[in-house]
Amino acid sequence: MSQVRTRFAPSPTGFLHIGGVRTALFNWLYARRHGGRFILRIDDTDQERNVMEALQPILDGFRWLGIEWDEGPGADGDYGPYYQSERSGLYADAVEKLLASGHAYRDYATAEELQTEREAAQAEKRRFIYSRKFMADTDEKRRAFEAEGRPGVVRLKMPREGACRFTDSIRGEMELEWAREQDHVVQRADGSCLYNLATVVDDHAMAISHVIRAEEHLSNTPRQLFIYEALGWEAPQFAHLPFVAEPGSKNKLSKRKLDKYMKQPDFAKLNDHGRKIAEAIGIEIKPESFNPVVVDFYEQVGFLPDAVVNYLLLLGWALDDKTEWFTREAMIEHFSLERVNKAAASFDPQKLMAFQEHYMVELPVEQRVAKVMPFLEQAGLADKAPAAGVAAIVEAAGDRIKVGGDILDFVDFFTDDDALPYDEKAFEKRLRKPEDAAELLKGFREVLAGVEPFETDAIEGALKGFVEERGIKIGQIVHAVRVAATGKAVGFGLFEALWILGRERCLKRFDRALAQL
RNA sequence: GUCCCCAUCGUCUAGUCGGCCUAGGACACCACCCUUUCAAGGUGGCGACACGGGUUCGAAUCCCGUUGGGGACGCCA
Repeated sequence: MSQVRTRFAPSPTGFLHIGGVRTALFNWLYARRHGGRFILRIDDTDQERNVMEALQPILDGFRWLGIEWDEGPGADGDYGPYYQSERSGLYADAVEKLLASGHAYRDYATAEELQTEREAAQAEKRRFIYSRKFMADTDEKRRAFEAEGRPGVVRLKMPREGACRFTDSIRGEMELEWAREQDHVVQRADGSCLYNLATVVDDHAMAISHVIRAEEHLSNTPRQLFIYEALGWEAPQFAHLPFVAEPGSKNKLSKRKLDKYMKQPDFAKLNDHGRKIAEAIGIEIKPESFNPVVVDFYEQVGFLPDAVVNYLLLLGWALDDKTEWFTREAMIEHFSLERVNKAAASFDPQKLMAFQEHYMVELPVEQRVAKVMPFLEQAGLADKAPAAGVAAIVEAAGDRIKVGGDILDFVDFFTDDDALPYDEKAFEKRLRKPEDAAELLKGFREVLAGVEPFETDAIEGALKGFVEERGIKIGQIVHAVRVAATGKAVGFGLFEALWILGRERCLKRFDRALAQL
């Protein structure tokens, strides 16, 4: 077989859907696996206004994920242009050929007439197949219809008996009856062409060898195969991927059903996690473009592309019974269409987060710091890091920082000592309520003032000594100290926290808390 | 409604031509341990072959049916 060429053909809608990414990923992987090329073609036949504006987020999404295209926008190849809006001449030529060979005909039925037929079919409970009543198969008829001022479209003259057979790489042998096929319109009265014609023309012209696409296109295949044959072209190998389903259900995942997903606990949790981060750094939150169905969401809150891609790879595909961590190289080496599952797989936000956590924890500190810095910058805190540095915080926080934006859970280390906000409940419970809290905190303040060196171990030793000397339990002081130092009831290791803040700032914060008791 | 597709734990899946499956792994969940909080970690646990018929010495695996779920039925892509 000649070179493998796969493609993904998004229409410029303004955002990249998580299910679309998976389809693109599988196409990309298949091309890479077989030393072929991956093409990005823009399906903008539907006269859009701001194509570039609506396309940018999609291109950015792919770039972020590292799914690079060999030909397409910004990557010229021998098969351009890669925008369908610039290829209309090709479609018109194909229509002429179809007409000339009798595989298509001009039709002059109006929308109302079609509707009447459709309703009649429905009333008789039979499948609606156009009667070809306004088919102009001779020049006379054509002139007559046009004299009436009817608009003319071009329809495919589909076979009405027999079956269309083809082999699907995922589903095996397929056999669909021609009789259920409509005489699909391929060209509108204004000369513009429709999807089914355009894809076939482009896939052929771009020498696409494997069409790997979502299951919803399965029913488009016969009509496309008809066009290939009519034009005397060799058809590509087809592979229909099951779609990605909603969390906890088998319905197709759709960006239009966000309201419903928000009621799904796992989805809502991920969404809230992202929203919290977005609010903290002032990203504009538009639910339709900032939510877990849209890839941009993951980039915005600081996910790792490798984690997202690895998760998506396993959504409908598996190598064996245990391998789950794949480097790009490993996925390219092992990917195969044969191992794609036939049933729809539902999107699981919790598992995606588990993958993210794994990848994040594996990263060396410097890289985690790099991942976190943009968020500190956007929050205006980058230059307010304590002396110990951001790396110390990142290290101490460990797996509490799951996505880049989680650094914002630790802003207390960046805020001015006299502006530290207190968690009211914690302040009440740990400092105001216990009778001895103030006295103990005062006592420990003095101990802390003299700790040498001011490091984690020494601080721990000092506190343990203090506890022993006073004959109290460690729990009686630790919480008060934490709230006084960080304003919060929870956080990472207390001794690390004190060390990171440094002696001066700890004392200042203690004094401020004491003053408010 | 018509046509098509699909069917293993809550979820993602392994189960390649039927025996090694009293069905394996991961996520989630539960319990205990660890522990200055929250996480993490450790140990253990819960948990599935949709159902009914065949075929066979033997079926999660093959065949038929039922049920359930989903998709497509556009002058959208």
